[in-house]
Amino acid sequence: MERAICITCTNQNCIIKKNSQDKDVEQYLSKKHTIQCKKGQQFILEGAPVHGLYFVNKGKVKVAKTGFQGREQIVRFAKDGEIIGHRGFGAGESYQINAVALEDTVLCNFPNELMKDMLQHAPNLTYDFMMFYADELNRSETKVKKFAQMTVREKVIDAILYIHRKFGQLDKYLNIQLSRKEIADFAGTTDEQVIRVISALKKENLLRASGKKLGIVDIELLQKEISEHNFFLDS
Amino acid sequence: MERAICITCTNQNCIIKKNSQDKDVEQYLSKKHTIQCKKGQQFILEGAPVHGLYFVNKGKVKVAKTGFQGREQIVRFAKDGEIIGHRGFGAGESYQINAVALEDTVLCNFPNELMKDMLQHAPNLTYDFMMFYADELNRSETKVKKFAQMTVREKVIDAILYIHRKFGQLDKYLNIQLSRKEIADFAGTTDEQVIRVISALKKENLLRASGKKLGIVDIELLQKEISEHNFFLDS
DNA sequence: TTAATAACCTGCAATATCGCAGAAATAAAA
DNA sequence: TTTTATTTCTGCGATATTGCAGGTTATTAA
Repeated sequence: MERAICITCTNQNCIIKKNSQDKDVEQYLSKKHTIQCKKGQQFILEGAPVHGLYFVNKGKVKVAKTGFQGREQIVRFAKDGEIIGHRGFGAGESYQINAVALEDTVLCNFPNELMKDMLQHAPNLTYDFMMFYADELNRSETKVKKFAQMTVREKVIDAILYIHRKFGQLDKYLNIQLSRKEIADFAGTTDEQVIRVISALKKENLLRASGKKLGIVDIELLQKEISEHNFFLDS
Repeated sequence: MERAICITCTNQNCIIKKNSQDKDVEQYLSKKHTIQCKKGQQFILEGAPVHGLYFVNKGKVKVAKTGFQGREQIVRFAKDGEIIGHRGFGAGESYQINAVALEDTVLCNFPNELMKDMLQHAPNLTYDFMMFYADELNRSETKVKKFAQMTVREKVIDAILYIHRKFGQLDKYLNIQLSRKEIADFAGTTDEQVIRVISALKKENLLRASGKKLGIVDIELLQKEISEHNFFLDS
């Protein structure tokens, strides 16, 4: 089992990596844990006591909240360099989210106490975290607005565009395989509705689909359709 | 026009007040501005360049995002001691929210540069801000889930319970006057729907209403009705 | 390759939500 | 107090969304 090392890591968007030259941060980096995660494995349980913050070293993850009657709301997806586990520090709290690997994934885990020590001694790191949370808050509040005001079709288009921005396209198809159910859990509707919208978009030549694979054909037209909801920010 | 002074301020929940003994913070406090705001006045314009962070010294405020066809999504309400203006620092950004005083309100404004200076020199303050944003993010993500999964009736009840938690009740009525439209803009539905739900709740003896005034009669029953959606956190 | 499983698709009926329009009640202004 | 304006309320039809059920296709395991 290989260890992920921050100094040689290539995730330039990672907050830890960005601060890894900082002497106040450097000394702690050897104390983090590396975790290998198989596809489908849940590594954060909702309601369990926090055991720190996770970073995706390599892989893809969905972060969700479980609602009424087991219904899932996917809150975000995460890829290389991104943070998972809001409030994964501080004292005596429990996770408000669950997290599942969407493919074989390598995680960096910074336990509670380690996070606390780092944040106390590295103000620049704390500042970066603060900015990260402020940004995410902005996105989340925009998403609240979208959920209140968008139609199902618009929400599905918005979700697909988000997935495209996050994971990109490889060989004409989105660089991640999600079920219609997962898209529905992210878009805030049902799998049947997602299926209907995707079918329609295929007929309109805006999407292509072959089995589970999904690709965007005409991104401008898709963007245009939801542009009224999207003045400044994506979520 | 009176100036609000942090040292003598009684808002114990205010992040600035909490850190006002800190020598790294103290020196900056005299540089903040005090702003008087009439009821109904909009003091943050969506899309305008940021001119810092606001704190409610005394009063009540609604924070919203404007969506498609001018439809409003109220994101939060704020009272004495609370922060308004996410990302009201950093460089070259614009506000993603608008803010309106719900009654005559006194605001403390910490301009951009002042915020930047304070945060750079007071790590404890930055830490408190980080925690605030992390908490708010949690709340906002819970709200996304609720919007995706709750019925209109549940969303209205949830909104009224939030308003009750935030502003309390005075003499059997909520200590704030909101129109049905404003409740709708917060709950994520229309004013007609809010009116219908409130009418029903009156008949069921869960609420009382006299004109615009609204009061909770049976909080336990209301809480029970949405309890499945509310495992750990309010939003 | 074949069998078994899971995911996807579609029609349809039930339900929920919305928005108009007009009446009633309340609040604000003269 | 009277008038005016705003807000609240209600019925109703239009529309959007949902969830079931049954069939099809694709993926996975044997």
